[in-house]
Amino acid sequence: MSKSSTKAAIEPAEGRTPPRERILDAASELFYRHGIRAVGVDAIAEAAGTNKMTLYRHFESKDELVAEYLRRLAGELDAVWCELERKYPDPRQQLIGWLRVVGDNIVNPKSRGCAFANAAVELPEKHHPARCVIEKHKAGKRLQITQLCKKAGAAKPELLADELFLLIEGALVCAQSLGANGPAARLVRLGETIINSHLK
Amino acid sequence: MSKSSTKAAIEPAEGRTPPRERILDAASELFYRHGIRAVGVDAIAEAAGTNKMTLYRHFESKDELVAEYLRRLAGELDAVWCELERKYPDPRQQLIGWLRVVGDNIVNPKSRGCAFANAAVELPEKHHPARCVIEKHKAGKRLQITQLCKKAGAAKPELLADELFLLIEGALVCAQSLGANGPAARLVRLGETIINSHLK
DNA sequence: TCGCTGTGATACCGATCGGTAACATTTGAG
DNA sequence: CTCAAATGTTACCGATCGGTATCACAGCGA
Repeated sequence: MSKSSTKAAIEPAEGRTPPRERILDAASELFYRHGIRAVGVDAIAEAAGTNKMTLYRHFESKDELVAEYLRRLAGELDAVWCELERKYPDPRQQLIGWLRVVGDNIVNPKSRGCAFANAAVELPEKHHPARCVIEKHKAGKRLQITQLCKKAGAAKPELLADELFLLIEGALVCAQSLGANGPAARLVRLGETIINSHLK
Repeated sequence: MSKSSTKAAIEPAEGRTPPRERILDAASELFYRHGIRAVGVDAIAEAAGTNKMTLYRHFESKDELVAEYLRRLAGELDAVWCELERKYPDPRQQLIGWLRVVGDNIVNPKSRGCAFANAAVELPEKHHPARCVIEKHKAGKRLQITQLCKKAGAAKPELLADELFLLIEGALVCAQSLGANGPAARLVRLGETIINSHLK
Protein backbone atom coordinates (compact mmCIF):
# COMPACT_ATOMS: atom_id res chain seq x y z
CA MET A 1 0.00 0.00 0.00
CA SER A 2 2.72 2.41 -0.94
CA LYS A 3 4.21 2.57 2.51
CA SER A 4 7.28 4.18 1.02
CA SER A 5 5.38 7.08 -0.49
CA THR A 6 3.72 7.72 2.85
CA LYS A 7 7.08 7.88 4.57
CA ALA A 8 8.45 10.14 1.89
CA ALA A 9 5.54 12.46 2.47
CA ILE A 10 5.92 12.47 6.24
CA GLU A 11 9.62 13.21 6.46
CA PRO A 12 10.66 14.91 3.24
CA ALA A 13 12.97 17.58 4.60
CA GLU A 14 15.29 15.40 6.61
CA GLY A 15 15.75 13.06 3.68
CA ARG A 16 17.34 15.85 1.68
CA THR A 17 20.65 16.07 3.47
CA PRO A 18 22.83 13.06 2.73
CA PRO A 19 22.87 10.37 5.43
CA ARG A 20 26.50 10.86 6.33
CA GLU A 21 25.85 14.40 7.50
CA ARG A 22 22.67 13.43 9.30
CA ILE A 23 24.56 10.70 11.14
CA LEU A 24 27.33 13.09 12.12
CA ASP A 25 24.79 15.65 13.27
CA ALA A 26 22.95 13.13 15.40
CA ALA A 27 26.18 11.69 16.77
CA SER A 28 27.47 15.14 17.67
CA GLU A 29 24.41 16.04 19.65
CA LEU A 30 24.10 12.71 21.44
CA PHE A 31 27.80 12.28 22.17
CA TYR A 32 28.07 15.77 23.61
CA ARG A 33 24.85 15.69 25.60
CA HIS A 34 24.98 12.20 27.10
CA GLY A 35 28.61 11.23 26.74
CA ILE A 36 30.32 9.03 24.18
CA ARG A 37 30.15 5.72 25.99
CA ALA A 38 26.55 6.34 26.99
CA VAL A 39 25.32 6.49 23.39
CA GLY A 40 24.95 3.41 21.25
CA VAL A 41 25.18 3.28 17.49
CA ASP A 42 21.54 2.20 17.25
CA ALA A 43 20.44 5.39 18.99
CA ILE A 44 22.57 7.48 16.64
CA ALA A 45 21.20 5.80 13.53
CA GLU A 46 17.63 6.23 14.72
CA ALA A 47 18.16 9.89 15.63
CA ALA A 48 19.64 10.41 12.17
CA GLY A 49 16.52 8.97 10.56
CA THR A 50 18.41 6.01 9.13
CA ASN A 51 19.70 2.64 10.31
CA LYS A 52 22.82 0.98 11.59
CA MET A 53 23.71 -0.54 8.24
CA THR A 54 23.96 2.83 6.52
CA LEU A 55 25.97 4.14 9.43
CA TYR A 56 28.55 1.40 9.00
CA ARG A 57 28.71 2.07 5.26
CA HIS A 58 30.05 5.55 6.06
CA PHE A 59 32.12 4.87 9.17
CA GLU A 60 34.44 1.96 9.83
CA SER A 61 33.50 1.69 13.47
CA LYS A 62 32.02 3.61 16.35
CA ASP A 63 35.51 4.69 17.37
CA GLU A 64 36.07 6.17 13.92
CA LEU A 65 32.72 7.93 14.12
CA VAL A 66 33.81 9.46 17.41
CA ALA A 67 37.06 10.64 15.83
CA GLU A 68 35.18 12.15 12.90
CA TYR A 69 32.75 13.85 15.26
CA LEU A 70 35.67 15.58 16.97
CA ARG A 71 37.41 16.37 13.66
CA ARG A 72 34.35 18.17 12.36
CA LEU A 73 33.87 20.00 15.65
CA ALA A 74 37.50 21.13 15.57
CA GLY A 75 36.89 22.61 12.14
CA GLU A 76 33.81 24.46 13.36
CA LEU A 77 35.72 25.91 16.31
CA ASP A 78 38.50 27.01 13.99
CA ALA A 79 35.88 28.85 11.98
CA VAL A 80 34.64 30.60 15.11
CA TRP A 81 38.19 31.63 15.84
CA CYS A 82 38.66 32.97 12.30
CA GLU A 83 35.53 35.04 12.59
CA LEU A 84 36.86 36.45 15.83
CA GLU A 85 40.08 37.34 14.07
CA ARG A 86 38.11 39.22 11.42
CA LYS A 87 35.95 40.96 13.99
CA TYR A 88 38.72 42.15 16.28
CA PRO A 89 41.96 43.16 14.55
CA ASP A 90 43.49 44.05 17.89
CA PRO A 91 45.08 40.94 19.46
CA ARG A 92 44.14 41.97 22.96
CA GLN A 93 40.51 42.42 21.96
CA GLN A 94 40.71 39.06 20.25
CA LEU A 95 41.82 37.41 23.48
CA ILE A 96 39.01 39.06 25.42
CA GLY A 97 36.61 38.11 22.65
CA TRP A 98 37.58 34.48 23.05
CA LEU A 99 37.08 34.72 26.80
CA ARG A 100 33.58 36.04 26.12
CA VAL A 101 32.80 33.23 23.71
CA VAL A 102 33.74 30.67 26.34
CA GLY A 103 31.87 32.63 29.00
CA ASP A 104 28.73 32.63 26.88
CA ASN A 105 29.10 28.92 26.29
CA ILE A 106 29.32 28.27 30.01
CA VAL A 107 26.17 30.26 30.67
CA ASN A 108 24.30 28.29 28.01
CA PRO A 109 22.23 25.67 29.84
CA LYS A 110 22.93 23.16 27.10
CA SER A 111 26.65 23.46 27.69
CA ARG A 112 28.47 20.39 28.92
CA GLY A 113 31.93 21.88 28.86
CA CYS A 114 34.61 21.23 26.30
CA ALA A 115 33.77 18.28 24.06
CA PHE A 116 37.47 17.49 23.63
CA ALA A 117 38.26 17.51 27.32
CA ASN A 118 35.21 15.35 27.94
CA ALA A 119 36.28 12.91 25.26
CA ALA A 120 39.76 12.76 26.79
CA VAL A 121 38.17 11.77 30.08
CA GLU A 122 35.94 9.15 28.51
CA LEU A 123 38.60 7.67 26.22
CA PRO A 124 41.80 7.09 28.19
CA GLU A 125 42.98 4.33 25.84
CA LYS A 126 46.23 5.57 24.40
CA HIS A 127 45.57 4.36 20.86
CA HIS A 128 41.98 5.40 20.40
CA PRO A 129 41.63 7.13 17.01
CA ALA A 130 40.10 10.16 18.71
CA ARG A 131 43.12 10.70 20.93
CA CYS A 132 45.30 12.37 18.33
CA VAL A 133 42.41 14.59 17.28
CA ILE A 134 42.00 15.77 20.85
CA GLU A 135 45.70 16.43 21.39
CA LYS A 136 46.12 18.16 18.06
CA HIS A 137 43.19 20.47 18.67
CA LYS A 138 44.24 21.42 22.18
CA ALA A 139 47.85 21.95 21.15
CA GLY A 140 46.72 24.14 18.26
CA LYS A 141 44.58 26.26 20.48
CA ARG A 142 47.38 26.72 22.96
CA LEU A 143 49.66 27.83 20.16
CA GLN A 144 47.09 30.29 18.82
CA ILE A 145 46.66 31.90 22.20
CA THR A 146 50.42 32.08 22.67
CA GLN A 147 50.91 33.82 19.34
CA LEU A 148 48.12 36.20 20.17
CA CYS A 149 49.78 37.09 23.45
CA LYS A 150 53.00 37.64 21.58
CA LYS A 151 51.34 39.93 19.06
CA ALA A 152 49.70 41.82 21.89
CA GLY A 153 53.15 42.59 23.23
CA ALA A 154 53.19 40.54 26.40
CA ALA A 155 56.53 40.39 28.20
CA LYS A 156 56.14 36.64 28.82
CA PRO A 157 53.68 35.49 26.18
CA GLU A 158 53.96 31.75 26.92
CA LEU A 159 53.29 32.35 30.58
CA LEU A 160 50.30 34.58 29.97
CA ALA A 161 48.93 32.20 27.37
CA ASP A 162 49.16 29.16 29.61
CA GLU A 163 47.58 31.04 32.47
CA LEU A 164 44.64 31.98 30.27
CA PHE A 165 44.50 28.48 28.88
CA LEU A 166 44.31 26.91 32.32
CA LEU A 167 41.72 29.45 33.39
CA ILE A 168 39.50 28.64 30.41
CA GLU A 169 39.86 24.89 30.78
CA GLY A 170 39.19 25.23 34.48
CA ALA A 171 36.07 27.30 33.98
CA LEU A 172 34.64 24.84 31.44
CA VAL A 173 35.18 21.80 33.61
CA CYS A 174 34.30 23.54 36.85
CA ALA A 175 30.90 24.54 35.49
CA GLN A 176 30.08 20.84 35.13
CA SER A 177 30.21 20.29 38.88
CA LEU A 178 29.55 23.69 40.47
CA GLY A 179 27.39 25.18 37.75
CA ALA A 180 27.67 28.39 35.78
CA ASN A 181 27.30 30.50 38.92
CA GLY A 182 30.31 29.00 40.66
CA PRO A 183 33.92 29.98 40.10
CA ALA A 184 33.36 29.68 36.36
CA ALA A 185 31.25 32.84 36.48
CA ARG A 186 34.39 34.87 37.11
CA LEU A 187 36.20 33.68 33.98
CA VAL A 188 35.82 36.82 31.86
CA ARG A 189 36.58 39.35 34.59
CA LEU A 190 39.47 37.30 35.90
CA GLY A 191 40.88 36.88 32.42
CA GLU A 192 40.58 40.56 31.63
CA THR A 193 42.40 41.47 34.84
CA ILE A 194 45.22 39.08 34.06
CA ILE A 195 45.53 40.36 30.50
CA ASN A 196 45.61 43.95 31.68
CA SER A 197 48.28 43.26 34.27
CA HIS A 198 50.46 41.55 31.66
CA LEU A 199 50.03 44.17 28.96
CA LYS A 200 50.69 47.33 30.88
CA MET B 1 40.03 -33.18 47.95
CA SER B 2 39.91 -30.12 50.14
CA LYS B 3 39.69 -27.66 47.30
CA SER B 4 38.85 -25.02 49.87
CA SER B 5 42.01 -25.53 51.86
CA THR B 6 44.04 -25.20 48.68
CA LYS B 7 42.38 -21.92 47.87
CA ALA B 8 42.88 -20.68 51.38
CA ALA B 9 46.55 -21.46 51.03
CA ILE B 10 46.87 -19.74 47.68
CA GLU B 11 45.19 -16.46 48.49
CA PRO B 12 45.33 -15.97 52.23
CA ALA B 13 46.16 -12.30 52.44
CA GLU B 14 43.44 -10.93 50.21
CA GLY B 15 40.82 -12.96 52.01
CA ARG B 16 41.56 -11.17 55.24
CA THR B 17 40.06 -7.80 54.45
CA PRO B 18 36.25 -7.93 54.33
CA PRO B 19 34.76 -8.13 50.85
CA ARG B 20 33.10 -4.74 51.02
CA GLU B 21 36.45 -3.00 51.29
CA ARG B 22 38.03 -5.18 48.63
CA ILE B 23 35.17 -4.35 46.29
CA LEU B 24 35.52 -0.64 46.99
CA ASP B 25 39.28 -0.85 46.49
CA ALA B 26 38.90 -2.62 43.16
CA ALA B 27 36.12 -0.31 42.01
CA SER B 28 38.18 2.76 42.92
CA GLU B 29 41.14 1.68 40.89
CA LEU B 30 39.15 0.53 37.87
CA PHE B 31 36.73 3.44 37.82
CA TYR B 32 39.53 5.96 38.04
CA ARG B 33 41.85 4.29 35.58
CA HIS B 34 39.41 3.27 32.84
CA GLY B 35 36.38 5.42 33.51
CA ILE B 36 33.12 4.57 35.24
CA ARG B 37 31.07 3.55 32.24
CA ALA B 38 33.94 1.50 30.85
CA VAL B 39 34.05 -0.83 33.84
CA GLY B 40 31.44 -3.51 34.41
CA VAL B 41 30.43 -4.96 37.74
CA ASP B 42 31.77 -8.37 36.73
CA ALA B 43 35.25 -6.92 36.28
CA ILE B 44 35.06 -5.21 39.66
CA ALA B 45 33.97 -8.38 41.44
CA GLU B 46 36.71 -10.39 39.81
CA ALA B 47 39.37 -7.80 40.62
CA ALA B 48 38.15 -7.82 44.21
CA GLY B 49 38.60 -11.58 44.39
CA THR B 50 34.89 -12.19 44.85
CA ASN B 51 31.78 -12.37 42.68
CA LYS B 52 28.88 -10.30 41.51
CA MET B 53 26.47 -11.74 44.06
CA THR B 54 28.52 -10.59 47.03
CA LEU B 55 28.93 -7.21 45.40
CA TYR B 56 25.17 -6.78 45.19
CA ARG B 57 24.79 -7.83 48.82
CA HIS B 58 26.82 -4.76 49.82
CA PHE B 59 25.70 -2.25 47.22
CA GLU B 60 22.20 -1.66 45.93
CA SER B 61 23.34 -1.03 42.38
CA LYS B 62 26.31 -0.02 40.31
CA ASP B 63 25.21 3.61 40.60
CA GLU B 64 25.29 3.35 44.38
CA LEU B 65 28.72 1.75 44.23
CA VAL B 66 29.91 4.69 42.17
CA ALA B 67 28.51 7.10 44.73
CA GLU B 68 30.20 5.21 47.56
CA TYR B 69 33.46 5.18 45.64
CA LEU B 70 33.37 8.96 45.46
CA ARG B 71 32.22 9.32 49.08
CA ARG B 72 35.18 7.35 50.33
CA LEU B 73 37.57 9.23 48.09
CA ALA B 74 36.21 12.54 49.38
CA GLY B 75 36.98 11.40 52.89
CA GLU B 76 40.52 10.49 51.93
CA LEU B 77 41.10 13.86 50.32
CA ASP B 78 39.74 15.58 53.40
CA ALA B 79 42.33 13.66 55.40
CA VAL B 80 45.07 14.89 53.09
CA TRP B 81 43.84 18.41 53.61
CA CYS B 82 43.85 17.97 57.39
CA GLU B 83 47.40 16.74 57.34
CA LEU B 84 48.34 19.79 55.31
CA GLU B 85 46.68 21.95 57.92
CA ARG B 86 48.77 20.31 60.62
CA LYS B 87 51.96 20.56 58.61
CA TYR B 88 51.65 24.22 57.63
CA PRO B 89 50.10 26.48 60.27
CA ASP B 90 50.53 29.48 58.00
CA PRO B 91 47.51 29.78 55.67
CA ARG B 92 49.62 31.01 52.77
CA GLN B 93 51.96 28.05 53.07
CA GLN B 94 48.90 25.85 53.26
CA LEU B 95 47.65 27.19 49.95
CA ILE B 96 51.02 26.65 48.33
CA GLY B 97 51.19 23.21 49.89
CA TRP B 98 47.90 22.33 48.25
CA LEU B 99 49.18 23.58 44.91
CA ARG B 100 52.18 21.30 45.31
CA VAL B 101 50.00 18.32 46.14
CA VAL B 102 48.02 18.84 42.96
CA GLY B 103 51.20 19.48 41.00
CA ASP B 104 52.69 16.21 42.22
CA ASN B 105 49.51 14.40 41.31
CA ILE B 106 49.65 15.77 37.78
CA VAL B 107 53.23 14.62 37.35
CA ASN B 108 52.32 11.11 38.51
CA PRO B 109 51.96 8.97 35.35
CA LYS B 110 49.02 7.15 36.92
CA SER B 111 47.12 10.39 37.28
CA ARG B 112 43.93 10.75 35.31
CA GLY B 113 42.95 14.12 36.72
CA CYS B 114 40.27 14.80 39.28
CA ALA B 115 38.07 11.77 39.88
CA PHE B 116 35.12 14.02 40.71
CA ALA B 117 35.42 16.15 37.61
CA ASN B 118 35.76 12.99 35.53
CA ALA B 119 32.67 11.51 37.14
CA ALA B 120 30.77 14.72 36.45
CA VAL B 121 31.68 14.36 32.79
CA GLU B 122 30.69 10.72 32.63
CA LEU B 123 27.47 11.07 34.62
CA PRO B 124 25.50 14.03 33.31
CA GLU B 125 22.16 12.60 34.49
CA LYS B 126 20.84 15.11 36.97
CA HIS B 127 19.56 12.57 39.49
CA HIS B 128 22.45 10.15 39.56
CA PRO B 129 23.28 9.34 43.21
CA ALA B 130 26.88 10.38 42.63
CA ARG B 131 25.94 13.87 41.50
CA CYS B 132 25.32 15.29 44.96
CA VAL B 133 28.57 13.74 46.21
CA ILE B 134 30.45 15.49 43.44
CA GLU B 135 28.82 18.86 44.00
CA LYS B 136 29.19 18.67 47.76
CA HIS B 137 32.87 17.83 47.56
CA LYS B 138 33.69 20.55 45.06
CA ALA B 139 31.68 23.15 46.94
CA GLY B 140 33.43 22.17 50.16
CA LYS B 141 36.83 22.53 48.63
CA ARG B 142 35.98 25.91 47.19
CA LEU B 143 34.84 27.04 50.63
CA GLN B 144 38.02 25.76 52.27
CA ILE B 145 40.21 27.63 49.84
CA THR B 146 38.16 30.78 50.29
CA GLN B 147 38.48 30.65 54.07
CA LEU B 148 42.17 30.03 53.72
CA CYS B 149 42.54 33.09 51.52
CA LYS B 150 40.58 35.06 54.08
CA LYS B 151 42.84 33.89 56.91
CA ALA B 152 45.87 34.75 54.82
CA GLY B 153 44.63 38.33 54.67
CA ALA B 154 43.69 38.63 51.03
CA ALA B 155 41.94 41.83 50.07
CA LYS B 156 39.43 39.95 47.91
CA PRO B 157 39.51 36.40 49.26
CA GLU B 158 36.62 35.07 47.14
CA LEU B 159 38.26 36.34 43.99
CA LEU B 160 41.67 34.91 44.81
CA ALA B 161 40.14 31.61 45.86
CA ASP B 162 38.15 31.21 42.65
CA GLU B 163 41.15 32.10 40.56
CA LEU B 164 43.21 29.42 42.29
CA PHE B 165 40.32 27.00 42.05
CA LEU B 166 39.96 27.50 38.31
CA LEU B 167 43.70 27.20 37.87
CA ILE B 168 43.82 23.89 39.71
CA GLU B 169 40.81 22.45 37.92
CA GLY B 170 42.25 23.63 34.63
CA ALA B 171 45.63 22.07 35.27
CA LEU B 172 44.10 18.71 36.23
CA VAL B 173 41.90 18.50 33.15
CA CYS B 174 44.47 20.02 30.81
CA ALA B 175 47.01 17.36 31.71
CA GLN B 176 44.61 14.75 30.35
CA SER B 177 44.88 16.11 26.82
CA LEU B 178 48.21 17.96 26.67
CA GLY B 179 50.09 15.93 29.25
CA ALA B 180 51.95 16.93 32.37
CA ASN B 181 54.46 18.99 30.37
CA GLY B 182 51.82 21.24 28.85
CA PRO B 183 50.27 24.29 30.49
CA ALA B 184 49.59 22.16 33.57
CA ALA B 185 53.32 22.17 34.33
CA ARG B 186 53.09 25.84 35.26
CA LEU B 187 50.42 25.34 37.91
CA VAL B 188 52.60 25.75 41.01
CA ARG B 189 54.67 28.71 39.79
CA LEU B 190 51.60 30.43 38.40
CA GLY B 191 49.66 29.87 41.60
CA GLU B 192 52.49 31.16 43.75
CA THR B 193 52.76 34.31 41.66
CA ILE B 194 49.04 34.94 41.96
CA ILE B 195 49.08 34.36 45.71
CA ASN B 196 52.04 36.70 46.15
CA SER B 197 50.43 39.46 44.11
CA HIS B 198 47.24 39.21 46.19
CA LEU B 199 48.93 39.05 49.57
CA LYS B 200 51.38 41.89 49.36
C1' DT C 1 15.14 0.30 -20.80
C1' DC C 2 19.06 -1.41 -18.54
C1' DG C 3 21.99 -1.79 -14.81
C1' DC C 4 24.52 0.21 -11.14
C1' DT C 5 24.97 2.58 -6.79
C1' DG C 6 23.26 4.18 -2.46
C1' DT C 7 19.86 3.47 0.84
C1' DG C 8 16.38 1.26 3.74
C1' DA C 9 14.65 -2.57 6.41
C1' DT C 10 15.07 -6.57 9.07
C1' DA C 11 16.98 -10.20 11.09
C1' DC C 12 20.81 -11.91 13.06
C1' DC C 13 25.60 -12.65 15.48
C1' DG C 14 28.39 -13.37 19.85
C1' DA C 15 29.52 -10.69 23.73
C1' DT C 16 28.58 -8.09 27.48
C1' DC C 17 25.59 -5.24 30.26
C1' DG C 18 23.28 -4.68 35.17
C1' DG C 19 20.92 -7.60 38.19
C1' DT C 20 18.85 -12.02 40.46
C1' DA C 21 17.68 -16.98 42.08
C1' DA C 22 19.16 -21.04 44.16
C1' DC C 23 22.19 -23.61 46.60
C1' DA C 24 26.76 -24.98 48.71
C1' DT C 25 30.23 -23.58 51.81
C1' DT C 26 32.60 -21.26 55.37
C1' DT C 27 32.73 -18.96 59.72
C1' DG C 28 32.14 -17.46 64.30
C1' DA C 29 29.23 -16.71 68.48
C1' DG C 30 26.32 -19.16 71.75
C1' DC D 1 28.49 -28.88 68.74
C1' DT D 2 24.84 -26.03 66.76
C1' DC D 3 22.88 -22.83 64.29
C1' DA D 4 22.57 -18.71 61.75
C1' DA D 5 24.76 -15.21 59.12
C1' DA D 6 28.00 -14.09 55.60
C1' DT D 7 30.25 -15.53 51.59
C1' DG D 8 31.24 -18.26 47.41
C1' DT D 9 29.60 -20.59 43.12
C1' DT D 10 26.95 -21.26 39.23
C1' DA D 11 23.52 -20.50 36.26
C1' DC D 12 20.39 -17.63 34.56
C1' DC D 13 17.43 -13.32 33.12
C1' DG D 14 16.13 -9.70 29.53
C1' DA D 15 18.35 -5.94 27.40
C1' DT D 16 21.70 -3.85 24.91
C1' DC D 17 26.29 -3.60 22.98
C1' DG D 18 29.17 -3.10 18.34
C1' DG D 19 28.98 -5.09 13.99
C1' DT D 20 27.24 -7.90 9.80
C1' DA D 21 24.46 -10.52 6.17
C1' DT D 22 20.72 -10.40 3.18
C1' DC D 23 17.43 -8.64 0.26
C1' DA D 24 14.21 -5.09 -1.57
C1' DC D 25 13.86 -0.81 -3.62
C1' DA D 26 14.66 3.89 -5.42
C1' DG D 27 17.16 7.01 -8.27
C1' DC D 28 19.78 8.03 -12.05
C1' DG D 29 23.08 8.06 -15.99
C1' DA D 30 23.83 5.64 -20.30
